[in-house]
Amino acid sequence: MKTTKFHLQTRKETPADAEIISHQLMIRTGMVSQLGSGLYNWTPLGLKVLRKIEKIVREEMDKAGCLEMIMPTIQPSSLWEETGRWDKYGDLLLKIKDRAGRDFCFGPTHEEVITDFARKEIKSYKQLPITFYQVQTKFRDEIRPRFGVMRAREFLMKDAYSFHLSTDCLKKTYAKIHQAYCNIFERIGLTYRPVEADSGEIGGTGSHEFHVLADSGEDAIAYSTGSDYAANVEKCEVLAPTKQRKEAIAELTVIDTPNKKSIADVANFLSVSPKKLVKTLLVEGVDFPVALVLRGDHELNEIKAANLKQVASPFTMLDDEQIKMIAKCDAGSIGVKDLDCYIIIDRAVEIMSDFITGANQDDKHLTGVNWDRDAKFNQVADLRNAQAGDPSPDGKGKIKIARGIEVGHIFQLGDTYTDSMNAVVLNEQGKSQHMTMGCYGIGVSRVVAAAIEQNHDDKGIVWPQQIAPFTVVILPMNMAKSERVKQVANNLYSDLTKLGVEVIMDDRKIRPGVMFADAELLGIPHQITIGDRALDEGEVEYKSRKEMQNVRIKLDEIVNHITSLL
RNA sequence: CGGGGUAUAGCGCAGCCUGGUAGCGCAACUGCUUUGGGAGCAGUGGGUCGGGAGUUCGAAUCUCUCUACCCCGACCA
Repeated sequence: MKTTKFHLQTRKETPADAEIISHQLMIRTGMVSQLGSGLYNWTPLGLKVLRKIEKIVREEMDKAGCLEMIMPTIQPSSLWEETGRWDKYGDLLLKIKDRAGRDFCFGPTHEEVITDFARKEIKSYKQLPITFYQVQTKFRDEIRPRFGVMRAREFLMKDAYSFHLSTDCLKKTYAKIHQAYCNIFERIGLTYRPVEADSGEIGGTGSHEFHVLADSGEDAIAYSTGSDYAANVEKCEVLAPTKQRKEAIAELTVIDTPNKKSIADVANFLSVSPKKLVKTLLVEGVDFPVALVLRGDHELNEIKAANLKQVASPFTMLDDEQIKMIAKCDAGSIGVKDLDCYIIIDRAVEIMSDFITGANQDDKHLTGVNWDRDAKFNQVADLRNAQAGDPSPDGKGKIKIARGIEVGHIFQLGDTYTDSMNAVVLNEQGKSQHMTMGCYGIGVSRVVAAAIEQNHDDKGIVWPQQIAPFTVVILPMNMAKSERVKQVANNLYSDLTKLGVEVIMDDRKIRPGVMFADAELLGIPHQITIGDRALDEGEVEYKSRKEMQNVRIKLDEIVNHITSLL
């Protein structure tokens, strides 16, 4: 491709409403342009990247034995009424009517459609297991679309649905697709983690999210340095400390802490580490308020707390008035001594001794507090978020925390849909049996943004080679004046093109600075500069986008040099 | 949906308070010069100032209203 024949519209300035780097760079390179809230055009440049990801996804899905099909984007309401999701899916569903006034929605996902297809097509256990997939545009009327294509309303998704007779069989396919997903992100060239996820409302036994690691990620991921273990921080169990509680030495003492309410305030005031402090949080319980007790430097995990049977769901903190009734003081001075409610302490708190806590009296704290001697608790539980340095729950290595962007999610659905839609097959005994299902999604358009979040520098995008819009960029210096440069550039262009290398040559009549800037903004992995200066010595210049180091290469070796890098 | 903001040329913005029917930078186009890191000079094109209504002799500017977009929260590939 030559730039003059391509639609290349880069811009120097970043649009004001592009928040995150991937959105900014996608707009500046001209990969996408916005049509409306959460609606984007994919330009020829952007589409090249999207297609490359799709191709890898298709190849790996096919390899895993999945079968591609296309389903309508517009779906009749009747299917959604069968599963109850016409109402339950809520405002995310874009509902529309046809000319006859019949209700439809623009598909946000295709469980209903595929289950309907399966119940009509699959009649015998002999046809199972089977997995269908689609790579299609979906529409979710998100409450707040943002970050460009990262959370768009209309987006490209690969969705796969598997059907089985047994849970064992489902688990096998699930594992196979788990592997396929690893292959996909591996091939795309991203640093990623499969992460244990909450299967939540959809139910079923197993669920993994696939996260691309990037500082701007919206989710915190806890992963082990010593094994493959990874989980959403919210889900990551924190093991009980192996240390024993030390003997109580200090005397219980009441101290004045005027206006010191937060852990940080009190720790500073007393010149001690927050680790010596204990914080007490009062929350609504099922029938009586519950106190949750954590070490000063730890963070409450609301999901873990809400899962405890004494704690009310949804998780709710008591308000100031309620706190006053129970603790007889403001939130800043609650303590465990003589606190009249059910007390659940974190595993880390159990082994603390001589600690500091609120005195249940405004502007006062207690030091030298010890369990049994000074205060009692009812229960020990895992209450806090995992932190870097915690031991991994599987006993191997330590936890590190990274931020991730969720680009894939796989579920063992079970029979939720086949049940409500009555999708049955005859089993080996000739009896009707509901099929069991799995579903497996990848946000293809989101992967593009995630790849940029993970691979950029101050000059622009640094594409992983497998998904770069072009593999090589040729930059002829002053081609309009130098016939020699022009000829060498054109020859190199056609040599590489013949070898199947995707080349873009900047044949615009522009100054070199603009060329370099654009090539770097676009993030083409391999850059070849052709100028009279090097040609005088029979050479051209090569620069890798990642390394940004210029290397002189003999003209007759450049093609081999490039192909050796691919 | 709740809270906050913005809307003026393709992009980024000024003008609005204190009405007199638009301007800057970048981009685009033409010419000359320049030519290894986002060039210089000269010139050109492009806006019913988000829509509608009102006040006024006169509205980008004041008032009302609608719409769109963005940010913060819950949700998700």
